[in-house]
Amino acid sequence: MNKANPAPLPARAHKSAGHSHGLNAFSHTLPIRLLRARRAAVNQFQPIFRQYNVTEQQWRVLRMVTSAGSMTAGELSKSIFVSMPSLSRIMQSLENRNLIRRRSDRNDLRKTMVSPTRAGQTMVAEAALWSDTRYREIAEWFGKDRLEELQLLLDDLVQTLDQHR
Amino acid sequence: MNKANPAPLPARAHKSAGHSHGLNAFSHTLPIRLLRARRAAVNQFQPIFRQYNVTEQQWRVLRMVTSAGSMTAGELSKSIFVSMPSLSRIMQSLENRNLIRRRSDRNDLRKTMVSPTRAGQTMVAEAALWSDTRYREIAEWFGKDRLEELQLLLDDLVQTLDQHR
DNA sequence: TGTTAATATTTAACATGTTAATTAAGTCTA
DNA sequence: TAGACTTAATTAACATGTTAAATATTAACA
Repeated sequence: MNKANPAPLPARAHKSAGHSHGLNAFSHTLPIRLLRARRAAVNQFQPIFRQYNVTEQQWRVLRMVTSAGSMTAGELSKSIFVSMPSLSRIMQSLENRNLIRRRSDRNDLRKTMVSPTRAGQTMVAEAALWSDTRYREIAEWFGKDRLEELQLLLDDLVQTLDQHR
Repeated sequence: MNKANPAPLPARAHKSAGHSHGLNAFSHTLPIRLLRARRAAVNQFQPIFRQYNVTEQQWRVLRMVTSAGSMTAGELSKSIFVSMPSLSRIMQSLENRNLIRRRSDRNDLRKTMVSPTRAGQTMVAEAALWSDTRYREIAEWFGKDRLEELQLLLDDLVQTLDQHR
């Protein structure tokens, strides 16, 4: 219910706003396509997540922390693209399940060092086999070349959009 | 804490699971790339959402409903890829803000017909101008051809992954 | 026709995304 | 060195994603 700055409208865009592209055009915008693609991709890994009783985000945390050995929460957040508030909650739950450990950095008490427990390492080592296999299957199905091109385009898109604010 | 079906592990995948692709490899998996790209794309429209005080999902609902004139909640859910539970909540909030209207289908009382109010139509008509403009800008920045190819690849990926369960 | 199965929507419970506020600790400088 | 920034992490409040359960209505059918 704000409305601080109504700002002028753009000169004009289409003849009749609201259905400029046909009736079902909005199922096919870029954000929705990216959403669908992401869901489809993540779904491929759901059996693994279910089996180990973790969410996709928890898995990202566990895998990165295990890969790095030990890192600050901030570094972790940036590396896996999970916001700090979300990460805080995820770390709590993983700590409760004894999959990671947190302690504060001796040189800078503001920082929290995160590391996997033995149990966490074991879990990741096991699940990563499944995950890697699945990933190679996707590459085969879709074609390694096309997959690489897709990833290139995605990275370029991010870069382009970030450049324009 | 489930673990119903531990199932055998795949033959083997990489030499040392957990850091098979170098230290920061997990920032570059397909799901994360898709996530980043989607966020970047949606961010381009955030100023519009903020100005009209709607979330991206609320905007999708409003725009689709306005475009269609009137449709059932189920159709709406499928067309904009928002789950029914989420849609229920979103519709409540939009109804409270007098942007949409709900009434039950006379021929099938299980179904809910959703339609925009006058206020909703006005809002969408105005905001859609901005949204369409932004979308064309993105196409210019990134290149119309590349954008089309990206969308093609995304759709193909969805299709491929859906085929394999 | 009465019982059962299927369909459409909502609700509940929990995890996450987002923005803003809070807390704690470090840094900088007059 | 006190006071004012800055940084790191957490907490709060709210919206959404997800799964499962609950409700209501319709369809199927013996």
